[in-house]
Amino acid sequence: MDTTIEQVIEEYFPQFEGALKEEIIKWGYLKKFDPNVQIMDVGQTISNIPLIYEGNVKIFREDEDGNELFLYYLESGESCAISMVCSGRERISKIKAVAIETSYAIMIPLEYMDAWMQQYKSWYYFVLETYQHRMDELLYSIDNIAFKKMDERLLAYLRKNAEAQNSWELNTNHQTIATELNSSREVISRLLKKLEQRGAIKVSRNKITIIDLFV
Amino acid sequence: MDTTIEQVIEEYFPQFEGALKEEIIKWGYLKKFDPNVQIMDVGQTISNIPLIYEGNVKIFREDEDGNELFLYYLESGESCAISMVCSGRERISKIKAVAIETSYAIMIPLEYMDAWMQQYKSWYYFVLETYQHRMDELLYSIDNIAFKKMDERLLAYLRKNAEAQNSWELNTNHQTIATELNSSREVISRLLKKLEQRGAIKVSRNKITIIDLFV
DNA sequence: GCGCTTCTGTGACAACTGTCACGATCCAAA
DNA sequence: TTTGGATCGTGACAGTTGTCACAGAAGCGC
Repeated sequence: MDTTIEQVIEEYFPQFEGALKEEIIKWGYLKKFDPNVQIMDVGQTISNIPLIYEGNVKIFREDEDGNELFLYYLESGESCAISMVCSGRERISKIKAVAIETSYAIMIPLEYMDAWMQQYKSWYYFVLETYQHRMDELLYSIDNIAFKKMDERLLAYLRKNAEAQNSWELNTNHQTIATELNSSREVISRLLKKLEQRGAIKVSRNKITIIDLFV
Repeated sequence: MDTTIEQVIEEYFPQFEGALKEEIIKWGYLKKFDPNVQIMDVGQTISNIPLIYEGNVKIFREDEDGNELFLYYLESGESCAISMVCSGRERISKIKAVAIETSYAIMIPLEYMDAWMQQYKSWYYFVLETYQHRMDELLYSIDNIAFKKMDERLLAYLRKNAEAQNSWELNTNHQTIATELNSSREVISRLLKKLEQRGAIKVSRNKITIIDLFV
């Protein structure tokens, strides 16, 4: 990684006003996350907010028993409102974040978040938009788990992942999908088989190829 | 309702700074909601943000097919972050809000929200705290519907409602609970019966009396 | 190729939930 | 008191999902 923080801000966050850019350059730093590295864990104390500028990060909710639920992707130019919210009083993360490909972020120390909100309109807008976007995603997740059956949830999952990875080939296995949907491998295998019979996807070992999800 | 908006702000929002109070007095107005009145509906355009200062308001998520899901209560001194978030771009509500008892709110025209955020620190803190609180509630809801079975969800529901109404007697019927948990009356009836046999509650017509939810 | 691990397929079964049908009970209005 | 609507109880059944057991298939290192 030989890019500088200045370049990154210029390229990925051009909307930030000049003085804010300087502050970020002053206090922030770049960080690289290798694939499958856990960026943040439930219960972990947060001291830096990551602004993802390259790569792909998956956000999960997890309960005490280790059950897991995929919530949404963070993509380039996004940040995680939940981690910001967590920041408020107790700086405890309520979510788990995992890089699914090599990802890069600007790390911003928590203590500046607050002051910048008041000082820089562009930061204020960025944070509020992030909140809005994330709240929407949460509501969408709630719709899925509350109102949909597993087959529809699986479809939505495949769609989301294909979009985020920008590819019709998903390199994953049934167990992973099952975990992320808080289901079981056998159920997912059965449903995938049904989808294949309908001609929506093609299932191979460690790979699912999407043909047409609207069949 | 013979209280003035000045009195309401003084009593329920004392944390607001003087200039902000004056702005609210200038642009806001008081509104009364009778029990069971729908304050806000999915898809409805929002032009005012309600700050509830008395009463009790239930927030629901609803899908296209009319399926419903209870999310959380808004209580005195609270506002609804989701409606604020909705306000952002498209001013379309993504939730349904219903007064379950006579409730009173200060209505704030949307157009001032933004400016006040920058101008008044106390408003900024209020809004951010609201966001945080709501995000937490959403995550809690997700935990319940994703990881818990109906019996545990029912318990959580009873607990939440007892707390919000500050009473061990819930005046409701099985159908209502079923709808709000997106289940069916028969299922709820069966589970309530089980809880009664365990000695956790007492079930009567249109009334559930909580004895000990931790039995 | 051989052996090992990982991944997938499948049948049997149980638990939970949703649906239908019907009857019983309660309450209020006529 | 009678009637009708709302509420609740319950048994039967089906669909979905979760669990267990085990077999087969694919990939990988030796």
